[in-house]
Amino acid sequence: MKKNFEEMSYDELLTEFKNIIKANGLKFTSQREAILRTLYDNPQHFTSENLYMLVKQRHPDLTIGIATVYRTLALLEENSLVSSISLGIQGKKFEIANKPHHDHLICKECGKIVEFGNEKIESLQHQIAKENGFELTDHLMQLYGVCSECKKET
Amino acid sequence: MKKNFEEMSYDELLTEFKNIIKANGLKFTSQREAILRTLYDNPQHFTSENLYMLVKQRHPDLTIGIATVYRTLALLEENSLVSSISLGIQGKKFEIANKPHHDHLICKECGKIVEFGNEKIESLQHQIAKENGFELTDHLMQLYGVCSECKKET
DNA sequence: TATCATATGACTATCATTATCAAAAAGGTG
DNA sequence: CACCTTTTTGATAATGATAGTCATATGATA
Ligand SMILES: [Mn+2]
Ligand SMILES: [Mn+2]
Ligand SMILES: [Zn+2]
Ligand SMILES: [Zn+2]
Repeated sequence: MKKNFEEMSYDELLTEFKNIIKANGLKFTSQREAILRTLYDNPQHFTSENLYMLVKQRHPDLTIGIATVYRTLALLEENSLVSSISLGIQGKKFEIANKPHHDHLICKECGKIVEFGNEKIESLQHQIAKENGFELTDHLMQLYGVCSECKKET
Repeated sequence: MKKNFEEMSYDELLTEFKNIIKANGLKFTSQREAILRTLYDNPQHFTSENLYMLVKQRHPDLTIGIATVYRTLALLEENSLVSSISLGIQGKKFEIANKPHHDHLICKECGKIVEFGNEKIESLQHQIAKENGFELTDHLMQLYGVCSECKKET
């Protein structure tokens, strides 16, 4: 059921988004487009607030409220066009989902986020779920540490 | 620096707690003891609120406020006597930390939590961190799926 | 037991996220 | 294009988990 949007261009993603919108009886708006565009052009990890500010900066003529950012991110995530990582109390960060699945290595000092993928771990996770009678749908894996930059400073 | 309290009895944990309290110029109180006791007797995963209710139920003669539960859990966690898992928006769950390190497999339907440990994954995680110049201090791994009970019901 | 620093419970404040709602915009239809 | 209906929007209020405040209570020490 889960769509895969790996390596898609902006136009392809936009078409997908429009299809999703149509399929759900929703409407295509300039706010929704601006959010997708901003995420595409900045393939980083954003809090809702950060993204809100960047969208306004990139689209000065567009009126947009923070509520719309929350709503649109939820819509995009439900349809696998964006993915999110939960950083405990520090909230949630979102990124465009046109890259292969990966997990995150996070520096506790400076917040730097490094992406990595590891097939061995993925397959072990499936095995663990199976052994416990679970059907694995999803997982969350974040490694925390101190990056080389920050190690120097100590 | 991180203490290891695996397999400790309640008395041993209590002694550790008292030492920590003394070392920090704090005071040993009946509320703090009741919280540790309740966590020890119920080695499950509690939200702050759930734990608060259970402590009151188990110690009807003790006056205790939710704020004290938050404060004590923070103190216990800082000193590695309890550990927590962050469940996104659904908040944080705490458990006594006198068991070996493990991660969690969580049913999305009923919330059931299964604990597991996997040395292969742990060592792969260290390898990944090393490859990226990070010093690994910690990690978060949660597998989400549907348990066998819940699969039946569909 | 007297002293005094810390802890407590009730309460308020905070802060991210959601809900509400009247006004605006989308997008069919002819 | 004008009309019509539905969805969307932004401003704002509400929510809910957690943290902070403060006067009083309590623990540790002598
Ligand atoms: Mn990422
Ligand atoms: Mn556990
Ligand atoms: Zn760093
Ligand atoms: Zn289940």
